[in-house]
Amino acid sequence: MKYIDYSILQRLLVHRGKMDFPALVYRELGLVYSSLSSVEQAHALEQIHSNGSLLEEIKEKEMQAIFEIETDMISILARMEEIGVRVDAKKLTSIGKEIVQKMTHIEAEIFSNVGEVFNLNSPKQIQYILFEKLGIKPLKKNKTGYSVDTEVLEEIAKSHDIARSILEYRLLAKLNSTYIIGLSKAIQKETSTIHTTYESLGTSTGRLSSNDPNLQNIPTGDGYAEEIKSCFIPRKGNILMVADYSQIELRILALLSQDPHLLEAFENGEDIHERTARFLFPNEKTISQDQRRIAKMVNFGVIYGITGFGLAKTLGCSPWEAGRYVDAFYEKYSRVGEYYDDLVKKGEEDSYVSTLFGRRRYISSLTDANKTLRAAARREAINMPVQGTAADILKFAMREIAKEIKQQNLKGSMILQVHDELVFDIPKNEQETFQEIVRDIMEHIFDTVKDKIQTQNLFLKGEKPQFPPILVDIGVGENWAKAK
DNA sequence: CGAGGAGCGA
DNA sequence: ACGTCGCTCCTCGA
Repeated sequence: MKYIDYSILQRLLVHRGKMDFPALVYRELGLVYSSLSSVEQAHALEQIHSNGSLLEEIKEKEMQAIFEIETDMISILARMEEIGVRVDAKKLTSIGKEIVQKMTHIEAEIFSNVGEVFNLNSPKQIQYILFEKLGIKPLKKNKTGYSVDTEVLEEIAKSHDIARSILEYRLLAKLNSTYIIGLSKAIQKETSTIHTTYESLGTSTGRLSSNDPNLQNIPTGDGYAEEIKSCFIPRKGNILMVADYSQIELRILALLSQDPHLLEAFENGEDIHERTARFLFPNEKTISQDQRRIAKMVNFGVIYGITGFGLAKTLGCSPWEAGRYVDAFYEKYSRVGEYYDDLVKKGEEDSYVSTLFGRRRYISSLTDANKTLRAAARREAINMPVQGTAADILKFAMREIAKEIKQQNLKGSMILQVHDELVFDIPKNEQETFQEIVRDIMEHIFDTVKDKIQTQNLFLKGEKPQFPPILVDIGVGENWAKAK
């Protein structure tokens, strides 16, 4: 079993990004953290916890709720890591064999067409083949030369079959190296389980991260991706249950901005992308699939502080057209734009932005003289409260769920977290119980943590905040693919 | 061993 | 200049 090092307060929230836990130990206790034994490290941790000036600082910054949830996450995540997830190693291997076979085939085909053997994993060699040997026109540059990324190859594929073949090879190579080989190496032989490591304070927004191996980027979708996901299985006699928040970030944007149209759409249980599509295409009687697709991209893009240019790239339309969509969005959901302006203005004054529960991200470049840096800082500022509040509530929900599992002495376990999704490995006879508990806690989490909400981060203009309904989709199955 | 390119997820 | 947050794989050159 892997050692679980939650030297937790590894990075104390108060200074995250600027000071890590070892540095904090040094500052507060004058000790070099890494030179301490694990017992001594734990002791140092206790001292930090009982350190008056630190607690004072947390209180002054109104970060008690964040401090408490982060403290509670330590044991919750440690438990999830320790339990791990069961994986069908044989199936993974057999999928791998299929993939390798296909790769070999594509590889041979490419080499024979080009009349040369080269390394398909080397962007530099692909550059040579495409742009020098075959004389294809390069489309995009990067630091070291001409780009051969997916976007470029997709364009070239319209006229040259080799680009399509390279894309196919790349896809398979990624799946094989990262997921077949990578995950196989991580399987504990005795138990057929994989034990990731979570970092609770490893991101600038408050999200978790997962590493060694990363179980937060397992492929989704059809084909081999689905095959790979189906290798994640429950323990004997159990089933997997997946609970994921539906459009959580857009709902949080509705809450933070208090935009009446967003709130109303969610309140009425409308299809939010369709609603946006009606705003973007006011003259259309009915909304086509493509129009809905565009609206969906716009909705997500707004959360990231998108520009017309950026949207044009992902949409594959002209910047002018994309700009019109962005403008139309802010025209209709006008409180979103006002909220962003309020947020950034306060961010400029404070040099940080906050989630609804007081988690902070320090951003200094909001007032930088460099326009590009300033724009980047603005996007970070805009995204953080949305992404961070979503992270906060899932952490709160995890705490409530862990508490309930313990109280009811349930045999099932929470085993994975993927930003808006929780995965459980549970006995079949606990299925109903888990479904009820998890849905109830996740959907009503704002009620549960009401007293921790900092309404000043809503920039309310007099009125009381309206909370959008929060919905959770729950699925159950004999593997991760089927439970989704 | 680290930088750069590329690609997987929310 | 060009949409946020992550992690891992590979190549290539120090």
